Amino acid sequence: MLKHGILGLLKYHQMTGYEIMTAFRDSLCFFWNAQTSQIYRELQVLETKGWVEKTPVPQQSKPDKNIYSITPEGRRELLYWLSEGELSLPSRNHILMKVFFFGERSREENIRYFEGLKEYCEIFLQSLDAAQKHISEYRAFLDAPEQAVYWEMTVDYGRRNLQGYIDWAQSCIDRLEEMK
Amino acid sequence: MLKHGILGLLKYHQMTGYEIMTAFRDSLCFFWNAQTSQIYRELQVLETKGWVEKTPVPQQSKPDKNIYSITPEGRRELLYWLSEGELSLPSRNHILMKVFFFGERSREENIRYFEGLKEYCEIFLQSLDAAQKHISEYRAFLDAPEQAVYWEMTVDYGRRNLQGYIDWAQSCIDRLEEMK
DNA sequence: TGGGTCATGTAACCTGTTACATGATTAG
DNA sequence: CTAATCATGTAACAGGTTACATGACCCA
Repeated sequence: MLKHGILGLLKYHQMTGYEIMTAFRDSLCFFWNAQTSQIYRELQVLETKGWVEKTPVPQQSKPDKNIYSITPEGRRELLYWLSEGELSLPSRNHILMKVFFFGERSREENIRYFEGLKEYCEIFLQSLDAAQKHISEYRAFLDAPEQAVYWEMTVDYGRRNLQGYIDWAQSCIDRLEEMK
Repeated sequence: MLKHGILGLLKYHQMTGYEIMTAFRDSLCFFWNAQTSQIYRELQVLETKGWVEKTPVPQQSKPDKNIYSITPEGRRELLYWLSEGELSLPSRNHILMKVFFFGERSREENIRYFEGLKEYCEIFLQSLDAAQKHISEYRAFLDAPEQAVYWEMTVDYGRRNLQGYIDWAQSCIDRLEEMK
């Protein structure tokens, strides 16, 4: 999956591993986050598969760069991945796992947990504005700027999802308050 | 994480690995799914940590069972896990990863994708009724039946989340239709 | 007689996380 | 002077997936 994310980014533009990491951190972080350690490992795999090509670029007074670009086989693979495959919703939710077993604790503790969750989501919501901003900036570099609608759709989902958590947490609090 | 899910289930009642699997499949599947292969592996780990105990039960005309029950240390660990730790929202969404790169494809293909997503979520929503039913059945076996509110909260989140996907997918379709 | 359920697991693999390691430049 | 940024990675581990393997019972 990360493999295809990297291919997708390289389709826009050739990049170093570091630049790929910053793209994830700045624009994709709310639905995927990737450490450099994993990115460099995947780049090696992608290279052996022939989906990307590495060009070493010596720099004066800085460590050398390796610039990666997508190959025709990589483009084919990207399109294949986009059209293929099962729909799969995220199926591992740590928060729900805890809440499922909240019967072990006091109502008060659980209410505090939901309050904390609301705050956390509200802060996260604000950080989405930053992702939105990055996306608007990158838009200018696209050949076909209408492509950016899809980026905006992902941010829109992020917002709805966070608002969904906030509303749900509030409804849980209300329910627990009523039980008192 | 799965470790603590298993501990939580064993806190309700002693079980075999197989029964743990069925509990995940029937009641927790919408936010966590676990294969038997992983469950048996984790049970071994939990045993070496002293959090669960295995009691072999010979059966006539059937393979033997191993019934697992939670130890006092396991209970302590369960409570620790419930109170400790960071909030972490699921941060890996395969659907958004694809949508982010939908600029590579035609609007028509993408509209079809979102239509498929809506259908998929609608079917999934119905399957949540089954989870709800299982929860209602299990409720009777609880010492403290009010614990089941927390189970219901997770199902409630599941429903809201799926409805969120449906609404979002529809809004994406609308946006793409407008662009024509 | 064939498929589903109960019941147990192993092995290989893939993916992601954490910690570590290096080293230069640049901005405050 | 110090922290951040650019730039590269390795190693060990943790967690999850897929495939395989066995075997009896029960229902249609």
